[in-house]
Amino acid sequence: MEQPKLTPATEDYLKAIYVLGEEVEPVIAARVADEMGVSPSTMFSTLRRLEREGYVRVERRKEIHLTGKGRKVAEGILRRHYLTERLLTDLLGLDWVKAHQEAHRLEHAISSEVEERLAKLLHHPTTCPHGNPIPGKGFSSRRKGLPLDRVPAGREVVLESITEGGERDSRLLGFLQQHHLFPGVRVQVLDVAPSLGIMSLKVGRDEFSLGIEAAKKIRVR
Amino acid sequence: MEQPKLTPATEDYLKAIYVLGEEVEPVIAARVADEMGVSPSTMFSTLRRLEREGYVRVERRKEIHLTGKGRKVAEGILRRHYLTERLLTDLLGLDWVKAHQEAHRLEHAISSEVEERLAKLLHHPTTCPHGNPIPGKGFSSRRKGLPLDRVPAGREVVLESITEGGERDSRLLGFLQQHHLFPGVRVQVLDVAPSLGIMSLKVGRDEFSLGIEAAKKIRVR
DNA sequence: TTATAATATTCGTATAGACGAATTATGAAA
DNA sequence: TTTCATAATTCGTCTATACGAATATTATAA
Repeated sequence: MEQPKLTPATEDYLKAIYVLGEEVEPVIAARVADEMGVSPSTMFSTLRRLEREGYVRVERRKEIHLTGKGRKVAEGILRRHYLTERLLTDLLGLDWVKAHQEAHRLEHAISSEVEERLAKLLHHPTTCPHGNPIPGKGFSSRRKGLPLDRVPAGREVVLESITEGGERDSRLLGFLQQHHLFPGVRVQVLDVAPSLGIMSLKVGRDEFSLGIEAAKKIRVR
Repeated sequence: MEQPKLTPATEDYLKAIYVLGEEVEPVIAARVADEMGVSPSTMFSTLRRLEREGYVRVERRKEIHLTGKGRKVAEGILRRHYLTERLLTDLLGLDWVKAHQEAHRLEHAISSEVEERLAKLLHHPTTCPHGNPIPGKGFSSRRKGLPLDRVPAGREVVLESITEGGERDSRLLGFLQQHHLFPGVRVQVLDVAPSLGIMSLKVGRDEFSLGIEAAKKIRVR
């Protein structure tokens, strides 16, 4: 029943393809290579392997699509990743940034039994510490909040989540931590200056600027 | 300061050499190969690599010795292994057998920070669920109990630990679990028949036989 | 001491995963 | 349509980790 044995690298590629697919369409090899930080040639041969083993299909125009098998793997890994993050923050007291990094290694070593027990121990959380919904049997609706960069000046919103893409940027994560920009926190958009690529925010009495590009990775309600 | 990056396989070899060294002297390549379940040729090239990278020395008579660097790695892994086992049994409720197997994968993904926080969360345990002392700064005295096979008939003893060698044998672990042979449990040695390679034990009102070879992997007080 | 069993060593091979350099497509803009 | 930037592809190379088969080297026992 179980797949033979997936290597951590393979799992990471599938996860990257999955996550990219949620954010930008279409997913092409060059994008995945950027995400994974590998050379085009590595990407190419890996992609061929993934296709040979039935995890992805490469369609006309080089669009990469996960097969059912591939999607299952990716969702499993993402679920383990998020559950592990919760373990690390809620029980072990790690901060946001480290939780993400550590979870990235641990997620590959967690069996489905441990995954289940972890979910139980943590009272079946529905989101990761960064606010992203944890995939599971309930198959979360995945309706996403509004990207912060689309909020007009003067509006006040509540931070919902940092997208997976944002999670991978530990400098951004560190910055957000510093300014107490956590899920659930109220944020005032003071000013938006697309020409400068910057927007001004206020959290509590802390005012600061954030790049528009970074703001795209933050979802609000 | 940190070693460049050890692969899981490398860590496993060093751990195996360390554990074997605690049990039988001298440690030779063929023993380690058995332990790791690899072919002689694989063992040979791996050993050369470990030597080249300064983790082991191969002395006259082909005896394998860990260097300080190698020992440090091995003890670190063993510590993480045991702490992970405790997490799995105490917090996640896994049984003995599974805890060992799962920990075997997880131990390679745990950073020193998580290791520390784990120890704290678990109230700095001194032994693993199988009774083996957890290596740490306190550098446990490592005075081992008596192997069960050396206990004369008629004596009653208290189970102290299942050695690392025993832990790796999941059939033995399963058998012990079935007969409630856990650390701290009182065991009566009814009979010892070395010629048959068997000894008879009694735990509570449960009487059963155990192979002498298996008994060697159990320590008592 | 010699035969045998256990070990170690060498050699050829394989796969996953990575690189860089060079080349060939291909799609979008001029 | 031609050009140019972006992608994709091929090729040669590398390391870690594995195998098996064959050969050499030791050790141990008769």
